[in-house]
Amino acid sequence: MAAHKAQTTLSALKQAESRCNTRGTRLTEKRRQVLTGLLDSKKALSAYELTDYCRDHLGYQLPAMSVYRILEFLEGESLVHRLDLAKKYVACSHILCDHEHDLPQFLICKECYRVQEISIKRNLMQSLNRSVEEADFKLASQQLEFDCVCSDCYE
Amino acid sequence: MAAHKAQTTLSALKQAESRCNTRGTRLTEKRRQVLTGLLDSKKALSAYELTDYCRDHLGYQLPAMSVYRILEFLEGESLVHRLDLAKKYVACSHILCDHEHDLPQFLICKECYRVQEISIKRNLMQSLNRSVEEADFKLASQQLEFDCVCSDCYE
DNA sequence: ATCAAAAATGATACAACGTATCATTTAAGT
DNA sequence: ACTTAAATGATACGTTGTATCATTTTTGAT
Ligand SMILES: [Zn+2]
Ligand SMILES: [Zn+2]
Ligand SMILES: [Zn+2]
Ligand SMILES: [Zn+2]
Repeated sequence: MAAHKAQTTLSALKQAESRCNTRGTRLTEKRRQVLTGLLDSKKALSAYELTDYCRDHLGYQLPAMSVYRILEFLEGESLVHRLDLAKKYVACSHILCDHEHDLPQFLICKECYRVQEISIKRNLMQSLNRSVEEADFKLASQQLEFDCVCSDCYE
Repeated sequence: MAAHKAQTTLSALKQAESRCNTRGTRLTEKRRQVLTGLLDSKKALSAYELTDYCRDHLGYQLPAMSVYRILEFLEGESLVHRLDLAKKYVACSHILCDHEHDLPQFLICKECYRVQEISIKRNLMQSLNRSVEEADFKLASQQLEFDCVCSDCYE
């Protein structure tokens, strides 16, 4: 299993900047700061935790409304993923990769909110989809989220 | 696939009553009413929707706090499942079965909140658990919830 | 440089879900 | 009837998120 080289905050920011430039969008100062908060924390944070991050690390209170808008923007640029299950947001772990990644599945530690972005094998996803279809439902998205406990957190 | 005979509200209530008696707990009037609301609606409801149900169908306003406590009780009796993903609650579809059912997986229609309680095949769950373990995480529970669209709701 | 339009951010109010705490009512057991 | 425990009610608050309108900042053309 090809382990993914951890992305450093700095190089990820650089890559994020250039990706925005390419796409004709702007990675403004506040957007960069929110992304930095997510990258540095190495875990999923809520919008309100990000306002705290700004207050504590940057010395100003970024309004929650702005954080939500900024997260929405970053998600649109595929720099951040929104985790419905945890009601938190996490930096994409593939910012440094050029290629579009497949729809990811997220393993979310419910204790510490570390997040692992994995790609479930195609045939496993197929079986899952088949099971769902047998019940006359369809998965709303192939992007799945699983409530987990990470290795640091299980006793 | 052995189709599950749909449970009627009345017989489910009867069974719920006797299950509580057996376990030495009490299915009080309000608890019965909340369970009735869930059974009749045939879909997942939020706690607040259940207070509305009482106001509209029973003529009194059951406080949200009470609804939450009652739902907690009903969940403890395995009469109701709490759906984290949808932030709603649904009557167990196996109240009429005597046997303890396996940990279920829930397919939740994100449009209409119809819920299908399924049992994913053992080997599929094993593969899934293996995938998660490869990432050094563990599923927090084998009870999974999937965001879906039901057959009534897809265009 | 100036001005107008668009983009980004801020302020405020509110909605939905949920918990904590204490008071009151109801049922159970003696 | 009395005491105790269980169930319910009232109130306040916390967290996540949206709706709306105001203000600031950028951009682009003149
Ligand atoms: Zn990603
Ligand atoms: Zn953890
Ligand atoms: Zn069930
Ligand atoms: Zn539906």
